[in-house]
Amino acid sequence: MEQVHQYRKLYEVLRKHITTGVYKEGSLLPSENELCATYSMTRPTVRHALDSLVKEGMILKQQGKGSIVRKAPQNIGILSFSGTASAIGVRYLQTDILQKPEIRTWPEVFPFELSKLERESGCIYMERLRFVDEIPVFYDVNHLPNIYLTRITSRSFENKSLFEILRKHYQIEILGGEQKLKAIKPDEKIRQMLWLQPDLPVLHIERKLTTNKAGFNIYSTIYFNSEKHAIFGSF
Amino acid sequence: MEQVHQYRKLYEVLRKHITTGVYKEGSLLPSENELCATYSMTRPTVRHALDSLVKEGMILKQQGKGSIVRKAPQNIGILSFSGTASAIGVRYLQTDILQKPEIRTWPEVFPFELSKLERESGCIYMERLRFVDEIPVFYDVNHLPNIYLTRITSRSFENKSLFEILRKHYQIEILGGEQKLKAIKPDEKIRQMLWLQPDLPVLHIERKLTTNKAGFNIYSTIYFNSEKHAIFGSF
DNA sequence: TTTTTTAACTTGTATTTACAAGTTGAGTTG
DNA sequence: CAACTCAACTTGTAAATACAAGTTAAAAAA
Repeated sequence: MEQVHQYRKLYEVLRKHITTGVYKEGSLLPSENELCATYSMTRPTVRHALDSLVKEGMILKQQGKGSIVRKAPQNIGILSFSGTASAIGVRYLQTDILQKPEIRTWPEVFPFELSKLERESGCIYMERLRFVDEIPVFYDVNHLPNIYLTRITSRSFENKSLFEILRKHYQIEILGGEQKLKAIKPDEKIRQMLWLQPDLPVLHIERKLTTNKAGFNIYSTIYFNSEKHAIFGSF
Repeated sequence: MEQVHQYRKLYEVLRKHITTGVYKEGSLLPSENELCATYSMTRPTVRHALDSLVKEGMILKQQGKGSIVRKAPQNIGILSFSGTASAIGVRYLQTDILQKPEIRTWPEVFPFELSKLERESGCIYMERLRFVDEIPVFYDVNHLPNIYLTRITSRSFENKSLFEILRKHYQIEILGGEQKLKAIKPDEKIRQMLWLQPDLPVLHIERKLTTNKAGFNIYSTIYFNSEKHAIFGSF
């Protein structure tokens, strides 16, 4: 029995209202007491929900004033895009699936330590190439453990966020994670993939995302062309 | 009057005990109820303190089991505001002050937008070079607004964390921030500074840290030699 | 009119109490 | 002896309440 918690419900509602523009960027959310009254909750519960939004960077809180709606990053609290010239709307972001999700065995050498459950169940592998303004900037290789994800290999991923699909269809939520960043000289394959000039370095990211499903982590290796764009993160 | 909050006190104590090895990595912290009894607090307060430690990645919590002390990340943590020095063993990190704090005017072009107050008060400039295992890894250029910081230009910074000094002497705490990351080819100056082989790229970070003092932000530009180490962040 | 004070908000911290849910190991049962 | 049950832990969620502290704007005073 999956009980839906109250603070979780409020969190979802507010999140949706922020992303759909009911509460506009820069404006104030209803006060905690108002939210209490509206949703019939007590303040600790409301605050718990707001804390989650703060953690994700959806809102900023200021004592004595209120909760300010922030520009919502596409991926919660992780790393989102920002152009050097101007902010990039999600509209200009396009995704190509180079390798549809398929079941494989885990690689021999892997940058993160795997649990027994993960190693035993095998992994789902997929590759994506992402474009900003028709130019490839983002090449990522993803490994997910082959649990919970029934029929994922037959799903269409075109222009859909992986996280969105995991959340909607499998109730998997990203709780947090860790990542290692480096500047490296790309090999020939990466260079061609990202249309890189010779000698241009790339940003290399290895990350592990933990989820609400115990033992289910998402592992990604990312190559990022940082010539015209930068990786942007807020915390 | 600066009141020290209870949850903050417990947080500091536990943090120190973890970093100094009183609680060893992989072991369990005392249970929440034990902490309540030991420090004469109620559970919400204890949980507030533990939440801060979870946020920093110092501990992991598991329902039904307890709070597990996490292994301190091997790599240099910078994405989390817990501090650049705290993540890696402090023993191996050494700091050279290349440019002692001095009062300047703000640069003409600046990667972040400045408030009127910041621009009017001028800035304090300093440069540091940081070593891991006797090898330069980190070159950073810092701009702080010239407010609140009386006599900072005459302070000794050798081997002391900038954040530590700001916290201890000026009651300034880092609340959060944002940063832009790129992989770049270093210029000659940076290359010599970080003992870089020709053609080796560096990680370039521009970041703005916000503090508890309104209108007081810390701006840093960082060049990082990612040949042997990686920037590490957890969230 | 301008300045100051105050009152009415806001979020932040803290206590107390209660029950739900996951984990573990000792004890019971087969 | 092995498998199961259950009690005694643990953390997670939630309520109701109180006061502290920061912000804002209206009211009062100069």
